[in-house]
Amino acid sequence: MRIGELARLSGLPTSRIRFYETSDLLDSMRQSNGYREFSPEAPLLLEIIRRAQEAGFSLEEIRHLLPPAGLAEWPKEQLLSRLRAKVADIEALQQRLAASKSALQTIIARVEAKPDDVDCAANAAQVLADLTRQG
Amino acid sequence: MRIGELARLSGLPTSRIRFYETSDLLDSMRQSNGYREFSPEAPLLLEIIRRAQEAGFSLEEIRHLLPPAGLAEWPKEQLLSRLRAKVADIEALQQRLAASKSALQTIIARVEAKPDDVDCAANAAQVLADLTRQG
DNA sequence: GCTAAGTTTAAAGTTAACTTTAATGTCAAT
DNA sequence: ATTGACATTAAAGTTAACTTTAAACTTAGC
Repeated sequence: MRIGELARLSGLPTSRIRFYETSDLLDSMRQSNGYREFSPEAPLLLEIIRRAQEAGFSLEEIRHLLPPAGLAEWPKEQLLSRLRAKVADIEALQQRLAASKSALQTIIARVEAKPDDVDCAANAAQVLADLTRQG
Repeated sequence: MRIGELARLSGLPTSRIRFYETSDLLDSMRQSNGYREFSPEAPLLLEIIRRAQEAGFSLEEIRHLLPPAGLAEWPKEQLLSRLRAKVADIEALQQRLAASKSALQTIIARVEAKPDDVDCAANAAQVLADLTRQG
């Protein structure tokens, strides 16, 4: 397929597809007129690049994750261990966020329950400081 | 503490700490000589920033996550609405993290399931079908 | 008093990941 | 044969997130 169709299928601008090609994330053949000819796997490759980016990988990391020879030659175990490490990072942050959220909700309940006195806000500030400290 | 100690504790260069301060991610008092004085909570704040960044969040997004400065001076209703907004921010971040994690797990499952001898195009088509179905 | 380590600022430089611009080439359809 | 959609390239521009540089100030130890 040509670059316009790949752009339509992937939802990416042609400029980005060309940029990815010059960045060695993607390759193409040339038609006799000089137009790029992409393989049917190209949309899949772009999809995987997009998802990996969403998960926090740089293009440099992605390039090393995806060998130019194609899907059959992925360094499977290395790839899996990197992906699992990233999941572990995310899980650690999820735990932190959950703790922060429940502590915040405790603070909110306390502020709501109190009369409109001067010490209220200062007290909340202290609890919030504690929350930050426990992270 | 001064900036050098904070740099040592956090493992970050002083330039980055100053950059974060001018970016309103962090604040400090000034000693009589003009040196910055950071609170004991500063290292934890920097660690939270680092972890959020690792998970793919921009400084702009992180800035809205952090405790507001001068919290104690806010009236009760403003305080409550700011706290609730922060809970909403955290929930948005949780959703985004879950999406990142799920994207990673999709890739992991596909790689794990791939037999070494399966032909490249057929497997690619299967991966694409699964990714597309999931949205 | 001198030196060295630590601090200050403003401003310029860097890298990643793109996008935009400009000038040109291809091709199907009117 | 011209128009318009699509393609090409090199090069310049953009934004985020920093780092580096340069010149000057502070302070502890010899």
